[in-house]
Amino acid sequence: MSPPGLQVLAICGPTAAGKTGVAIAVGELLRERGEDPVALSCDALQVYRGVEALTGAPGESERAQLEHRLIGIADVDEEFSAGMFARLARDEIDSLLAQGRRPIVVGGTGLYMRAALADIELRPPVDPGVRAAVESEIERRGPEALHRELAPDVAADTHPRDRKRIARALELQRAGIAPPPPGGGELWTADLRHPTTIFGITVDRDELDRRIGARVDAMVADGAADEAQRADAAGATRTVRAAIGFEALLAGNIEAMKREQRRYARRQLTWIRKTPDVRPIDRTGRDDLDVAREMLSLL
RNA sequence: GGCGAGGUAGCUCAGUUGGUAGAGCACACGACUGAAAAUCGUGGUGUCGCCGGUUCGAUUCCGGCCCUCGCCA
Repeated sequence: MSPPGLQVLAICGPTAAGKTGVAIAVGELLRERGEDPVALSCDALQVYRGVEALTGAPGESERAQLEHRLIGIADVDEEFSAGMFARLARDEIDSLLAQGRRPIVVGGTGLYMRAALADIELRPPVDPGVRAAVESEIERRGPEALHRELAPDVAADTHPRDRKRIARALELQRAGIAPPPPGGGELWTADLRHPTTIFGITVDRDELDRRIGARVDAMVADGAADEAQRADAAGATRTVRAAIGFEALLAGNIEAMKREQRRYARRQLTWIRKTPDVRPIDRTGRDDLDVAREMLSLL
């Protein structure tokens, strides 16, 4: 049976904050209420099969406690993107709600979560040949030179040394596709596709850093380095190679991986602070169930 | 113990012909529209080893001391 006004529940937070554990506990409590929740992961790297340890994806026992979707849906030799994710995630959310099932949207990739929750209209991909040409030109002539070829209003919104954004803006321009709206307004809209409560898990800085260290050690113990080597041999795309720890583990540098995870967590926190209508939950020194209870009391 | 080199930011170092100092990394903060665990921006956080001397002024020159490294004993 479908409770009237069933809302989307979203859980964001920096890496190693324990999002998966909290989501499982929330799922447990919701089932006690007679609901039928499903977790939808918003994670740009956990979408890949074969790098579960490296990306800290929920394992078998965790997925047995709460159904997780949008994990392990691409091979490492494929490119994946926010646009592809947006379509899949929105379809999942819509169909779950239609079935009266509660979507628990949980993950650390800010853009992916926004794309799942809000109607940001991401521009379409362009012909791979156009992209390749733009990239090789940037490589050859430097980003500033290509930045000068952008339309003035687009150039004003793009930093002259931001290779990725210059490449994207220029390929859209050459493909005759209108640029995204200026100012990034839609990205931060409070007007979501469905009524949604967004929780942002925070942890005291020192505890977070300890959690990150322990989590990386666990990843390594679970065979993250072997996964990186196998993915490397299997022709991992640059999307996969960008996974924190991919290159570091190929080089055997676990400390570098920890440091990068810490920096990533800081960037995630910046994103979460800016997200409208986030309800912060400090989980310092608290277990998953305790945090889950607080979340449900706030729904 | 003798000789040599060196003590400057959290780390590795540059520099100041005397006017209290700056790079990379780390760190902090921010941006973010089909690569986002990506990419990019802003910020120097400091008893210039310690104590004296010379000087208007010393991190810089002089003396002493402490510490580190190397070579010789």
